[in-house]
Amino acid sequence: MLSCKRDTYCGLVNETMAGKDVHLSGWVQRTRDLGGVVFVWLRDREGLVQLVFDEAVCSRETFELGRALRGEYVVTTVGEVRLRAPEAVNKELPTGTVEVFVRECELLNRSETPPIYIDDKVDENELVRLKYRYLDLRRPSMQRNLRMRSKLLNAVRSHMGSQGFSEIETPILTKSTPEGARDFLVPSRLHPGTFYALPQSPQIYKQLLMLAGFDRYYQVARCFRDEDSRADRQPEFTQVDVEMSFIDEKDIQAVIEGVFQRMFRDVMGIELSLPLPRMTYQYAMENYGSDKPDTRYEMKLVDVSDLAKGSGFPVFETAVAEGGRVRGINAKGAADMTRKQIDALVDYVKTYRAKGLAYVAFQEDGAARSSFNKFLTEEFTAALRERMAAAPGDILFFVADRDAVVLQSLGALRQEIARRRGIIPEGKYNLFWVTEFPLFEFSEEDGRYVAMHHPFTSWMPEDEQYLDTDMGRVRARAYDLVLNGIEMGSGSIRIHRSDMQARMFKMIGLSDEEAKHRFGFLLDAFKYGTPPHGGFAFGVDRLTMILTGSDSLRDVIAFPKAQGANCLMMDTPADVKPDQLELLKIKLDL
RNA sequence: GGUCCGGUAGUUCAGUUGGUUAGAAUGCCAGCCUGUCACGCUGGAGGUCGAGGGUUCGAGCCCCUUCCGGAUCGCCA
Repeated sequence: MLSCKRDTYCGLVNETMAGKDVHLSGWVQRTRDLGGVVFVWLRDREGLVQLVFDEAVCSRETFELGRALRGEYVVTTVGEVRLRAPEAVNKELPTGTVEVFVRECELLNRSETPPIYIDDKVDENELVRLKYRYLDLRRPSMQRNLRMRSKLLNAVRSHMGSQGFSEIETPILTKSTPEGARDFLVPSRLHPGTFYALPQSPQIYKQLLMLAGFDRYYQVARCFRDEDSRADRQPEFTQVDVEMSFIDEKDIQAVIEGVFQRMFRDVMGIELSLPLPRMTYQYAMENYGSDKPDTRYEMKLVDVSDLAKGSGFPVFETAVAEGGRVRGINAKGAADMTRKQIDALVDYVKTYRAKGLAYVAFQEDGAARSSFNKFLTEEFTAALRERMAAAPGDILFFVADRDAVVLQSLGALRQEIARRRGIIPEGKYNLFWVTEFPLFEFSEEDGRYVAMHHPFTSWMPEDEQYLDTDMGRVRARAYDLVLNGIEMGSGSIRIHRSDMQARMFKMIGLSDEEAKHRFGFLLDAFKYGTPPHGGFAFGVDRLTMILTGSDSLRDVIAFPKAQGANCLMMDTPADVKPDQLELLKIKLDL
């Protein structure tokens, strides 16, 4: 009887062990039974190694066991490491220069034929992968992703600790807040009819910790938002949440830059040069049509409203006359697009509420092909060509509309074209700050201004004059960190005076009564000597997603939710027993 | 709430204009094979074509409803 211990991992067996015995334990990946000799790939978290069952080395019983092994059987084995003959080396396998001649082997457990094959090469259906998540997690890429995630968190904790930050946990059972995302609610048994909410972020708690004098706080915090999922949005996610007192933007940004430098160094072996670049929100929007631009390629937006004005092209002229804008992008060398491909892009911008997409393609011979040929005078063509630095072989796309629509649709189109044409460089990490966000944004749905970031964000002192006259013009002391076109996190210098906070609540239409009901404790707290403070939070899942090159958060979260916020493995959410509801005094009305 | 893509063997997929008993690969089972490495060879089993309804002489295919997965717009302070 063998113990099930081991003295090395399968994936770590190497030439230096030749002639020595190793004790391995793991899962059977694949067997090749040649009759007189049986080859078995054994897998553990470090990788694969080839076992050899040969009656010249092991007993008949052990040999027969080798023949009987099947995929995902669990075995422990002792054998001698031998170098392979040069012609027998498997170059595809990291352990391909050696193999283990089994002397003893014990079957620890059988497995039914698994519904998915444990290999990165096969691309199984997401449904099957999520249902059998525990098997999916055995795949090398999932093992690698989750271990990289762990390394990232190690880097965070070690760095933040060295910088004098305390990790402090805050409640998961907390209070529902108006504004922002929908809360997940938890009914109270002891106080029927009332509810806890799961935190969307530890925002208020961390501000109270500043008030309490902790000065430098951080937390690896689980956050919850009851909103629809996306590839980069899960209902439950993890943030590294940071807050500091007696600081300004530069201080908190320096700390965050330090953590990112440390993470990139420890995990990727990449040295970030600091300080990180900065661009204003306005610059990002006007040049990239996004507040989280992907700067790994150019194709910037260009404003041609002034040229459009006297162009004679009614679509352009009307848009400008109605206070809108005409902007364009130059897809370099893409004039070879087919009509069908262009039509697909037209449909694409329409999902962003653009009414249409105009284009001018410059052929190699210099001739222009356009969706508005009729209005394309020589003069207009020349003006566009010059403004947009168009060369033969380029195609220009234009959207004319309300500026918000123009920016959003062209920003999205820019990304889509880059993806389709494959011009986004691999292995490049563009990390930078976007600053000077607006304090408010107009909500069409509510017909009023709402806080763009959150209502605890302070405004830039020089813009205070516009608070009562031009809310849209007020800039916040808020900043986002962007990596390769994805928002990594955001932060701000907070409001720390109760009069300012009360004013803020009023500005976003929160009545005194409501403000008192929801945030009375905060307004009270602010009366007792709150230090100036600010902070930041960044998403661990998204960062891991980018650094592992994954397309979805599901690939970097051990047990993620499906698009419907459900878990296919456990089948959650699920109903509960009637007496549980009774205890909570909850009656269902379905 | 909307739009789009998908659901056929354990798995990944094909399935023509609606026409006989729904195929392939892989996996699985059995046998043979002493250097394979996605081993090979021979044979075999395996299907509620997501579900329900409709049209039709006849539906995997057409229509309606619905469920499930994914992408996305809205939404996401």
